[in-house]
Amino acid sequence: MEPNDSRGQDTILSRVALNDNKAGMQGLDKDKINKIILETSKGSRFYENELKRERQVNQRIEKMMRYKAKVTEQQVQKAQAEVEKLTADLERSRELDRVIVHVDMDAFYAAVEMRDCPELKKKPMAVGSMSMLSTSNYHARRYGVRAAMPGFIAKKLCPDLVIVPPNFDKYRAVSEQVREVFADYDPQFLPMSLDEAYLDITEHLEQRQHWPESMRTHQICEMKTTGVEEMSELEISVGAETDTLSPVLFEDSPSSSPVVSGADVKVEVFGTSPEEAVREMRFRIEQKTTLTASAGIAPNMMLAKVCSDKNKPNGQYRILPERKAVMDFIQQLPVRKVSGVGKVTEKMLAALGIISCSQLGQQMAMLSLLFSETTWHHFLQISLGLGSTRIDRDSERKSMSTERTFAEMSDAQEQYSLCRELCHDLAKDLQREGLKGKTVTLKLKNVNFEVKTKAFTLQCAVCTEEEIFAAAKDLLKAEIDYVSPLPLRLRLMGVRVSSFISIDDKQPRQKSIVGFLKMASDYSSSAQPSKSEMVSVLGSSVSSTWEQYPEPRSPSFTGETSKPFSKWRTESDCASEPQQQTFFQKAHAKRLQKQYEQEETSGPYTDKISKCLPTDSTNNSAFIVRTHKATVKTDETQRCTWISHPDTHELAAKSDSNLPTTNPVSYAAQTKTKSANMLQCFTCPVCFSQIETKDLSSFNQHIDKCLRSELDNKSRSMDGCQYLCEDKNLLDNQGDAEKDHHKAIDLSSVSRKSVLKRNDEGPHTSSSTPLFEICAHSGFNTPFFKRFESMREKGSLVPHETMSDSGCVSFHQTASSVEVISEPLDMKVSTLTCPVCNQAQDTDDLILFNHHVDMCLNQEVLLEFREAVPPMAQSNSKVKDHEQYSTARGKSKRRGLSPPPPPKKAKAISTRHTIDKFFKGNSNHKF
DNA sequence: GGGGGAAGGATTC
DNA sequence: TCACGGAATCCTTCCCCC
Repeated sequence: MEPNDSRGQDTILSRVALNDNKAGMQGLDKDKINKIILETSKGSRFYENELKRERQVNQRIEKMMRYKAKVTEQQVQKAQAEVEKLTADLERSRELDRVIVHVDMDAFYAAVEMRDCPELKKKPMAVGSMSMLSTSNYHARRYGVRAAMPGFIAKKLCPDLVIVPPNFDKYRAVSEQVREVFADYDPQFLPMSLDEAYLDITEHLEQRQHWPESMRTHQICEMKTTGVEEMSELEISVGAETDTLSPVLFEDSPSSSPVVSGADVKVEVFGTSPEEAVREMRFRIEQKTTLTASAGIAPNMMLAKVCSDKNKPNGQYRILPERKAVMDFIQQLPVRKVSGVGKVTEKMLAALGIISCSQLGQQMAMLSLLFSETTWHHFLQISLGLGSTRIDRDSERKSMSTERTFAEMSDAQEQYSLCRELCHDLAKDLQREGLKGKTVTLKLKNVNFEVKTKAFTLQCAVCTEEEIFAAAKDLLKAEIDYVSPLPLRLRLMGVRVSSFISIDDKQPRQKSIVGFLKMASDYSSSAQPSKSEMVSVLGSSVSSTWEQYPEPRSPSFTGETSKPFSKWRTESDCASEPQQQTFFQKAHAKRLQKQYEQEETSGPYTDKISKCLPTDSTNNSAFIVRTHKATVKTDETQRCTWISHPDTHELAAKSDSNLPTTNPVSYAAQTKTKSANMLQCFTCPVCFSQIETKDLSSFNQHIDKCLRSELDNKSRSMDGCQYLCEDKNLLDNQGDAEKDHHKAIDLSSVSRKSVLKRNDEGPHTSSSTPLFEICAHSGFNTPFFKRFESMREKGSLVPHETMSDSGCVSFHQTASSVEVISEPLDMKVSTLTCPVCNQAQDTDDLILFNHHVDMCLNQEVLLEFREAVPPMAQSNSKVKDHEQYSTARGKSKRRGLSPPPPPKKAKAISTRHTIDKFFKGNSNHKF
């Protein structure tokens, strides 16, 4: 259907044309208004998108009509029987004894603004912006200006329109006043927004019957008496009322309270009926705020809501609690008036000849064949005038989100920046409400107004900026990659967190590392803990200094290699197959849990993620050094991690130029403090000799030297850089209780300086401060690690009692209390030997070298994989498990509407080399 | 086949 | 001149997994 033909225009009218389903908008010249709206909108991207959506609705209708044409009489009869049965059931359960009230403030935001700025009262005005109006006063409505209309179109309709920017603080304050009144009638009232609420006044009315008149008498604040004005039918039925104080918000509105004049004071006495109670409530609201409210009184929420609109503004309407009264009211009610029936549903029903609720009831059998069960059940309830008679006050929030609309944004870096900002804002909101959710959803709207949402469910609930951003940025990256090389042209971005965990899940039971390993053992031997158990187990108390974190990668790296331990895949594997969690997934879960615990005891995370430190170009993991601002109570547990090298930011910036990085909070100050010019004793983390110096650079030179030597050794001996390897011999030589500390070491661990600073201040305990934490996914047959082992066995190092929450093992020096000061190594290696192919690489460029290593490993793994898996099985679920990233991005359920997923990346990981395998493989070991 | 995740859409204020 | 929001919920459909 072409947009320019007359039919197309009629069609689009249902979407962009004036919706006069609002108080104060009857009797307008709709044709004229619609002509202006169409002329203003036509040709815009918004309009084009609306056309597209309209076509989709038309297709739905056509499909529905085709189906309807095929429905047989027999089907209808059968459906009719079902409808009648359900109708009888519903009738039996009909409740009429509750008195439900829906109160809605009249043009709330506009009314507040007019109250505070009386000159606006005589002008057409609206609250909002040129982009969007929140509401309008009744003058403006006469021009067709209404809520949810863009300001620029409103200006076309009414050039004199005054647009006032919203002031939500003010509205909240007024709303609070109104709610104080509500509470007197129903302490458990249900606010729906700042300006409306549901109340169940049944109990209030019972009590009210026994109230003396004095309790129902209210003094009238002298404000303005305008005399008797027009009255609605309702008010005539209620009794003569005099507008005594309406701030002339609605000059043609019905009047309100009757006045009983005393000698000096005017008072008003209200009766005991529901109408009187509600009138009193509205009276008190008006007295308190000088704003008017409208109300509906009915036996259920659905009807009360419709009723509150019946005599708007400044009026009320009651449906008596009798079946006949309800059915009489419903019969002529247009379906569109019912909350929940929007323009699409209205149009679909209209196509079936259904405009009123009585028609809805007449065609229920057919509707039951054309719509889903949920939908037609809802229709049936509407047609019977049924609704909820109990106000659900206990419903919990299910999601929290933040989104922003902006001028076109095509630059990826800007988009990542914005994404982080949104995550920051959302994290603050979540933490304010103490919420943590497992599903992160990214919402994008492109410049053509097409909306796309991408969601990912993590195994653990998250609430910090970093955690949310970690997921959101990957979702964003997937979209950017998908449209690449074209830019992703956005006009809106939003981030949502949902699937909140329950209170129970937030309170994990503590378990020791023994428990953890026992569980890992049990786990692998089929006894699966529940999710909450899993979270609990992973919540052991540890000190965290280093954390594995996915490095935001620059585009130049994206296609290089698959990244074996990206958080993305880690989490998705967790989510989909908890029983196959890798060690790192568990460790990550534990980290998140630990974070939460710290927040619980010490307030929110101070968000001091000092830096993502890319260690080298092949390593997909960056290290985040967290500093906790007084998050732990005792000295024993108070630990800080410092970055000792001032160049780390530059390094990070170079490696991570495409993405916004975390603000290096107070980094410089910390560095300076730690670099105080005093003689200190350092332990070389590589050769473990004691170096006494006050010059860190000389110490660093020493470490560099050691590391070069170490790396050279390692490159010859290790069987895979950051890829896992197992050393059964080593394991066999260890005591059972210590085996849990045998983690591998990775290239990144080696390629960093670790400065051990003696802490001579005050007493120390060996268990208080970690000397070293070796990141979990590393090889442990390296000389480097073995030296650790040796030191540990000698008693110089005491393994921390638990596995670190970052998936690291902490070591503590017994001789003195130390702090770990770590940084990535700015290594200068002249010649590097590939640990995979054992070929010397003619380069000292780590990026090139690491790229080569990745390529070698990919080839090896692919080779192994091909050998291990028959060709036909290579596309099975085992493969899919590693493709969560692609899955999340391309797993559109609406294949016809969504683009196909991007090509899947080659993997460079073999499940052979996982710690998880290690645990499983050693499940017979007695830990 | 049911449960649940993902994605899109409808609806409300 | 250009220019159509933000937050939340519920529903439907598709699809995967058990």
